[in-house]
Amino acid sequence: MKIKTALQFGLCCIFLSHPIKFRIVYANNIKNLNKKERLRKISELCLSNSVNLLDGLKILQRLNIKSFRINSKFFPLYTHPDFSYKLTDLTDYEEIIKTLSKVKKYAKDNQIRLSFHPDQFIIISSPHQKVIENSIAELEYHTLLAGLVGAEVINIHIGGKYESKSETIKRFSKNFKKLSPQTQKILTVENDDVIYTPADVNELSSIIGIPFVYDIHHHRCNPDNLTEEKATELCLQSWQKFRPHQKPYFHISSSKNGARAHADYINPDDIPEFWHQIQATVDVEAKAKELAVIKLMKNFD
DNA sequence: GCATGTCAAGTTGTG
DNA sequence: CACAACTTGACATGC
Repeated sequence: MKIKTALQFGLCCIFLSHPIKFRIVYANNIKNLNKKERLRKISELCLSNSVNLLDGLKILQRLNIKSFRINSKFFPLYTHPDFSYKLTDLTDYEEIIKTLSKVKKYAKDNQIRLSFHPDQFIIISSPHQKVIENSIAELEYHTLLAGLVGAEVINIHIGGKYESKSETIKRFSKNFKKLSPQTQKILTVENDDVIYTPADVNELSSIIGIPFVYDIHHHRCNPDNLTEEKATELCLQSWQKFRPHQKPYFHISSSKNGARAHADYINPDDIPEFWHQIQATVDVEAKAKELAVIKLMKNFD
């Protein structure tokens, strides 16, 4: 007996059983190359990643997986302090742009949503100036890439606790204003598994006017006085208020041995029943990647 | 082929 | 104090 669902499910970052690979390079491995060789190497990787993204979307379309989270290292070392570059520096610049415009068109035509979830180093609420600067640069890089592929969302966490949650939320709000208007328009914020609960994130979300992405596994690790129904409702309201033209995002994962770590697959019982009437995208965070999404979707119509 | 060490970056909790 | 965890291990090297 299959449950009828309005949800759509998404894959995060990588494929496990299909020949789609996103490649990276380390600073150490290009530091002995001259500038021209270095840019050729990086260009090759950026083009390879672009082609793989396009091919990956075609596989997702076949599998009826309607959302994909793009790896933050898509343009490797783009904001590295020693080896940063501009896209126009790259040997294959035109081919990269052309391929990414195909990605954008393919995703739009087939209604596949694209998003980002920048690395743990991206913390605009940090008390350290350098961390804030790096984070802003990294977010602006994501915004550039988001524009090229037509991604809808760049989703981050609030940050560490530092002196107090309320001081950190204030600093986040202050530094948010330093982001470009384009970045402000695409940024979302998610509850985490150790510090900031849905109630905290909803507070920040209301202050600065960006949507709240609800991760129900994090809520279970790091509960507050909100029920899952109430947290869901606040998430939906935030999207309705601040991005009414977009569907909300949820995250799902199942815990491994009852711990914080992610399991290979999703236990379908971890998806609350009341989610199934909601038009939203659920990004699946599971080690078995697209196999986990496929298996999960078999439970639903 | 396989085992191993390393990778730009922050912050927290656990053992 | 070292290490794992976080949206994702990937890569080069040495045998």
